[in-house]
Amino acid sequence: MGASKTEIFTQEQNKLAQMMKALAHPARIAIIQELIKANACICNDLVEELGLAQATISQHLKELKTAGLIKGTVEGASICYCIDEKVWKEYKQQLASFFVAYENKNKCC
Amino acid sequence: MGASKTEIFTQEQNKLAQMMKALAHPARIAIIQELIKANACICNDLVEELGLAQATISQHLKELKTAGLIKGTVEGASICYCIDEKVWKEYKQQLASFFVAYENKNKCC
DNA sequence: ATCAATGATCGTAATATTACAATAATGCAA
DNA sequence: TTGCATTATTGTAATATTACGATCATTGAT
Repeated sequence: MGASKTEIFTQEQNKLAQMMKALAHPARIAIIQELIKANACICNDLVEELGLAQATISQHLKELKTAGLIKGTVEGASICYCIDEKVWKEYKQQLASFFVAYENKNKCC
Repeated sequence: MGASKTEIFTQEQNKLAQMMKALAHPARIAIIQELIKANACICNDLVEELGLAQATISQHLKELKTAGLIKGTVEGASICYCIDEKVWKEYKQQLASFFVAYENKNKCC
């Protein structure tokens, strides 16, 4: 199929999965890390930093934007991307609490 | 294409992406949550809990096993799955430190 | 207005993922 | 052994993802 049966899962499960998916590609990880490193927002520099075609970078940026993780503002002829602090914190918190759920459990296997 | 150009990314980036990928599906999130909830390991109960075919669950379990997140031990005729505590903690720590990287940054957009 | 630069979008090919039926493999019980 | 329950595997169809060339839209500069 290729299409997940989202109907049978809770909203929380679907959301968590989608958050993970947004970051489930090395290029998107690299973009985020680059945005963090440069602090100042980058745009086409990403195309040069990572070794991917402009169209490909643009596609990944779109996914990150859709996920809400980054936002872009027009800066002259180019576009300045940066991390959306609010959403970032949400992600951070949600994932942390997902991982915390298995704290201090008795093992069985 | 459909294939990521892993060669051009760092090991860390590829690893992080793969970790995310392992959890980038609601069924796998649901399985993990079920394993946590039941504490005692589950096996075919997952097929009944989630509304997916046995083959599909088995496939997802395999991916989680490949990711190292869970392990299964034979328990009579059935198989008992549970979270691998060590790997779980690794995941937790790695993701936490990824998200911490953007702490206290000046915003620019 | 023309041009160059930047970035988005479209179209498309290659590959991956998801889901399931069918079938095989394994272990237990009668 | 035969039969049943459980799980893995195989095969396959539908869909998604990744990557890129080509093209369009926008902006700034000349």
